[in-house]
Amino acid sequence: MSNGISLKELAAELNLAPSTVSRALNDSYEISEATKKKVVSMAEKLNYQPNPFARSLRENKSKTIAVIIPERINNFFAQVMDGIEEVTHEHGFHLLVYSTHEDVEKEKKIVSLLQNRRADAIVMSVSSQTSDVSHLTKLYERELPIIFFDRICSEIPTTKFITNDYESAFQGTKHLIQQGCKKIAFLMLSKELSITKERHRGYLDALNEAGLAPEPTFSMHCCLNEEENIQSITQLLKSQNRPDGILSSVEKLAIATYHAVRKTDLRIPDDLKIITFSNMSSAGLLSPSLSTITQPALTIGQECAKLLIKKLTKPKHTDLIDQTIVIPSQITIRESTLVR
Amino acid sequence: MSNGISLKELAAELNLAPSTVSRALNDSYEISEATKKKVVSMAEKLNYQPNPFARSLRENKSKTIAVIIPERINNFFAQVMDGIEEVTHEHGFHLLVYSTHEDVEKEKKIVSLLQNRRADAIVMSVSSQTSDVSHLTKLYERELPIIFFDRICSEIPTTKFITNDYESAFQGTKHLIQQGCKKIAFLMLSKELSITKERHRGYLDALNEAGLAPEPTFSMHCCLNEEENIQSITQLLKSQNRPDGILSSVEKLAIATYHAVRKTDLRIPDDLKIITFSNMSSAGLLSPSLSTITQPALTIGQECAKLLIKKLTKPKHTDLIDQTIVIPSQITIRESTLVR
DNA sequence: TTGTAAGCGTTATCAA
DNA sequence: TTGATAACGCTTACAA
Repeated sequence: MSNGISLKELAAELNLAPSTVSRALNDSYEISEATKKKVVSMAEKLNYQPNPFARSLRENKSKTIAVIIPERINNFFAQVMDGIEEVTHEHGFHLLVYSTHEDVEKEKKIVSLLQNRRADAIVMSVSSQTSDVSHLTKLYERELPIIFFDRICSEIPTTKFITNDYESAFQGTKHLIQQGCKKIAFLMLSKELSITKERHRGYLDALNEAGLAPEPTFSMHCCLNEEENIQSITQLLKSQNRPDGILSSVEKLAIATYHAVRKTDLRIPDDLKIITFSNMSSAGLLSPSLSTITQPALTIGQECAKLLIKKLTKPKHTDLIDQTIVIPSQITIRESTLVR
Repeated sequence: MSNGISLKELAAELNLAPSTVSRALNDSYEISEATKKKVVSMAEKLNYQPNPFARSLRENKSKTIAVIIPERINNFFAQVMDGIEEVTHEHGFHLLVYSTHEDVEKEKKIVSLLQNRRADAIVMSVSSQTSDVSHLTKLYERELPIIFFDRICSEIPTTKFITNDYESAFQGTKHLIQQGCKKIAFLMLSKELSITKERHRGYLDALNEAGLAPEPTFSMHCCLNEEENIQSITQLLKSQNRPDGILSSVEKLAIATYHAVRKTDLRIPDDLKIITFSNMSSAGLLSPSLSTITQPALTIGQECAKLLIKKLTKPKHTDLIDQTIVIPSQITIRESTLVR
């Protein structure tokens, strides 16, 4: 009883062949309306639930999509997940979720776990430690549909969803310049990350356009340890030639900066202006409120899912061609970049 | 090629019977070391990956756990998930994740989807709309292991992990009283929620202990719409007989209060003090910084997972007896409840 | 120590 | 329109 009833048992109850019952439940044109009705009502009465594994085994697909993200405690990724879930659930898909915690080794392990087609497809954003991508290439060679979002992997020819990283960073930097900043620093997680590269490019180009010389030490690599980051940012802020503006390429480094500022005599925005890529909902409640570049997280998730569904539903029709789809971010100016 | 090699094919390659290969790969005592080595190395060479569905079908278990949470964009649930993932991954389990978005109908649908044993067990925190729990009872009757955390379902006799809701609310309220508050309001999501009931009890008892009469209109039910909540809290704050202290039973209502306060002439903590249950990492950076009751989210997740693993590994040994495990929260006092 | 065969619960092919 | 049978890929009695 604990395990429910099987198709065979249901068939026995109805004095029908299992194949007939199967077809009836799958609404096959071959079955008479009368039997269909009988079957369906008996199935409901006995609360018949098809065994998903038998079906997966037979049909060679699992109705499951795997999502790999670098971290869960991050509004951006949470919103993307919501978007993916919204669309995939409509189509009866389930979501296996994995977090790498920004650790390549964990990422490799997860990816290797997925080689057995437990999931029909993968949606992922790579860890900040990921530079060698052979584990991802292997998936692609196995013809496991995979698409990337945000932190993409350029070596793999598949669809990618990103925001306008270059443009947003350019605009963000330009905004700092317009607010009077002369010495602008760029905070980044890892130089390997696709988003780092693009955002850094935008930052550099905006400086150039304004005739500001990019100071090498102002392009600052941070690590995964928040305390260390606060330390090094504090040091940067206390240095002789300190920046008067910061473009942070990820939210957590802006937060670290807020903490760092409290270890100095500086005030935001008077002595230091800051704008960051972030989907934090409480950005407007911080002290001071934080200017942000907000990514279209929900849309990114929805679009990833839509594309995947299309691919999985009409296998030969749509290919996951090597195309990068850009959905623009939105800049919200708040106190942290005000002139006063 | 796209689908990998099967056990049968691997066996053929080795001139062995499939059963022998199966046993060798599962490190059975019956197989000689020599063949084991041969098999394992060939399996590696050909990158053999066992089909998880065949295995699940045969063994009647999926190595998968379903987690149902009310929302993803919430540090508490994200941290719980991290805890669950950490422990379950160690034991080779996969995680199916579902968000109800606080919607009972969605919760029912998800739960019904899980009746077919796609997952070996369920960990969940019920939606704030959940009052009728027949959909959950059905799961229990199907003998699908289920455990609850945070927002529990008292009707179902199984293990539950919660924090010391009553005690924390009591202490939080007492703290407000000690800081001079005389008219303390309590903000809650839904009165059906287990956490609401306990926290409200703690709040009331603390008032009583201090000889403060609980004002009925100060026990305020909020809804799921942030704008509406901001409106009604604003109204409360602008009323003749407004509260001078607030205990918020969930984070989002504290955030709504911060927004509401900005629509009034009041200042926190001078005119209104507030403390909330919250796992927000940036509570200390808000303006003013927010006093919080922080739940042991990671630990709750880990403990849920440990118990489940034990249950799934030694089925007859440990039972999911009706026991509620309490892990205490931690109160952090910040500016929002200061006297100045 | 290894091999043979049955069976898990479906669906698809072929036959009736 | 329905039924018998095989097959998906694996594990496990039972046999050798």
